[in-house]
Amino acid sequence: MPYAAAMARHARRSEHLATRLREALRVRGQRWTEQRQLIADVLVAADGHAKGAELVERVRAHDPAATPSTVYRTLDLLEELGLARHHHGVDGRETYHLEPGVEHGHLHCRSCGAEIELNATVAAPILAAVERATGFAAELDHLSLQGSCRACRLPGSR
Amino acid sequence: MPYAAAMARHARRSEHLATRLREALRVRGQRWTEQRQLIADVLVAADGHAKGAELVERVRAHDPAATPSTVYRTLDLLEELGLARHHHGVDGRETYHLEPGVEHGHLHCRSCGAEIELNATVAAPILAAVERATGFAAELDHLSLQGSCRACRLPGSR
DNA sequence: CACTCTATCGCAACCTGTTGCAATAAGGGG
DNA sequence: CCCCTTATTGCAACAGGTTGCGATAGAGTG
Repeated sequence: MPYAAAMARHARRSEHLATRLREALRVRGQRWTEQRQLIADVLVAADGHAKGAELVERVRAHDPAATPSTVYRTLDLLEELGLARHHHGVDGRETYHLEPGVEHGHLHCRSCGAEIELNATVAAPILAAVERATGFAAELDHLSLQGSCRACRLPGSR
Repeated sequence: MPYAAAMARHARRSEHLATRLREALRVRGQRWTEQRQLIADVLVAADGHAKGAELVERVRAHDPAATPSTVYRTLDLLEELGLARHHHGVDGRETYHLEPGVEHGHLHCRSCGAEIELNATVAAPILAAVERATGFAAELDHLSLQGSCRACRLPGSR
């Protein structure tokens, strides 16, 4: 029963994040609020990626009083606390994801528009090449490339 | 006299671009207008990079009648014609540069904020690693990384 | 529980870009 | 040189985010 399992894991993640969040806030003398919890939960529920605007919309679905400024400020906060990350998509818009998730890069194909995720194993030789070539220790999460994917360059296509 | 030399090269580039622009537009049945020329010239004058908003401002300094929509539409057009390119900076805002310039990637250091350019030679092994790892033919112009530069990771710092 | 300090919230205005639409004007044809 | 087609422009409204500010409300203290 993969669904029930997924639900259970989801509940655990949410609980875990709630604890982490309260703790991190208390340590920094910042305040725990229902809204912050809600926003964090929405991010958990998004499980993976979500555009900034989508998160705003979903948060407002649960709490219509929430404003975009609050949502974005909270997302920034979650990022400062190391619980979330964001990067900019090809169109320059923000995409957020939970930090404890698997770090990954993105490849965007200009011909077919596909977004391909790049996990740490696959990316390792790339980051190593960056280091060798430049001395720069790059972060996988911010590795974002455009080009043509293998499928679009194969003779068989078209 | 490096200054005079630079001016001369600049004038040549501008002239060259004017010709290319008129020609490309005519071929596609599109129209040459003073505004388009002005916008292209401003981009030449920016020589290298310029944020979208900066370009709008500079264009309006020469022609107050120009509106942001026209400027951005023209920049898109220049890009379609292969005369310019844009990518999104760390903050998600647009940066444009002339296409005939040297293709290059960007490295952004999170600690010192430095923007480092990456030329084709240095980047070659990186792109090769991407290809080997993923089969993806990446474009150097869209290679944009964040991380820590060598200086920020050296023991001697601080 | 009441009080205080100040972090957080909602609001309104602003910034960077984008889009639909009606008015304008480029530029090829007669 | 004038006409006609339609590409281009300006305008106004919108979308995604950000920011300053006064009002609200956590949460530690007495």
